[in-house]
Amino acid sequence: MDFYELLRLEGKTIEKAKHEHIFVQGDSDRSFYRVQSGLLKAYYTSKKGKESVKSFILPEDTICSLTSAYSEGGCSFSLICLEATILIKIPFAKLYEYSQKHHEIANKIIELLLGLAMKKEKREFEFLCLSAEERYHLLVEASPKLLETVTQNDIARYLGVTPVGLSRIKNREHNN
Amino acid sequence: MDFYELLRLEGKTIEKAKHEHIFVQGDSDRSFYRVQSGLLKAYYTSKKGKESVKSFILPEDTICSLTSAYSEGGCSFSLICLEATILIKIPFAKLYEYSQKHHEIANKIIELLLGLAMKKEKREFEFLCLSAEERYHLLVEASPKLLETVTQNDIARYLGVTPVGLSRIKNREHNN
DNA sequence: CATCAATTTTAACCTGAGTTAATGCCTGCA
DNA sequence: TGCAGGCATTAACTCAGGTTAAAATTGATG
Repeated sequence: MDFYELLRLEGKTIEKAKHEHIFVQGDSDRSFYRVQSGLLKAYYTSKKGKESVKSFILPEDTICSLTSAYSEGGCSFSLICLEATILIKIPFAKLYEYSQKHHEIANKIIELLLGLAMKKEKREFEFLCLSAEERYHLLVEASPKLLETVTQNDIARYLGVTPVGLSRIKNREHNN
Repeated sequence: MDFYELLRLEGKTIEKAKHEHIFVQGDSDRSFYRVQSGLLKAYYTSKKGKESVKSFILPEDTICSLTSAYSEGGCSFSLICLEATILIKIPFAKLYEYSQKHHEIANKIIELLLGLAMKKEKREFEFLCLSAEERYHLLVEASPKLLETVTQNDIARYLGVTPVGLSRIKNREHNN
């Protein structure tokens, strides 16, 4: 029993249009998603309405709210489509259940979680050790495609600065 | 075969004095550690010598450099004892190997990785959405013990500000 | 107990980024 | 084709936090 078989067997294909939400901060959503095609944005909304972008999710990526799926609380962030998107949806509990019986599934989950943990550690490093400007340069190096697809606003809120701030950073570039 | 049996069977107990390193940024260390007693600090050192604290590691916590143990690169951070510390050390590959054969081990690893991923997501949220002052307040709420044990310097570098900056934050508190 | 080193606080000055607001630019849609 | 709404840039002002340096406090050790 391989992971993709499991998705085929127990998963449900979902199609969403641009601007549609998969879930909203505070919702309960115990599903695990795999992106087949499209582009999504995971983002936090503060009490004062300030938006911060947690991540962009690309084809072949997987995503779920761990606080909702695993800790059984509400989702700590919202998930929205920036493009028309096709996903496979499967209950997180189903994954967990299969991981008990099938080594191959357990191993795939370990691999996914290792990837997630490393990605988050990298982001922790960037916020802890780098300036907004350095974070921007790394993003330009690592994901030039994303910069073309996504608005400046969303890039800024992903880097932890305001759109005005990012505009200044780019401008500083230009003059050197 | 339970996780702690495995540690007993294949692990090696290590005692370290205050100020001793377990590993240094750039080292290769493919081990996985569990803290039995003591206190450690994981930290990054920048090219210009600036230190940033990634995390504090307490008894019952586990720690390893994923980039070294899993991706087989050099450690991206250093690990040092802030107190005399006793750890159990086991090759990461051994854990991986046992996880292939023993469901209970695989499940424990999944549980540990879920915990790690959630901890890192929480920290990502704090850097992305909160000010240094708000991060400090959360830390005071969540870990008052730590504030008594660890120097202001290290707390500051954990919060992503300079010691001078943290002193001001505390002072601001005091006058309100 | 005295002293030296490390930690913490305070002060003065500087800088990067937030805020607000005005302007110009696209793009989608009626 | 023309308009409305979102996006990006620019400018003026403010402020949190960085930097440097000096003073005050604490701690560790001979």
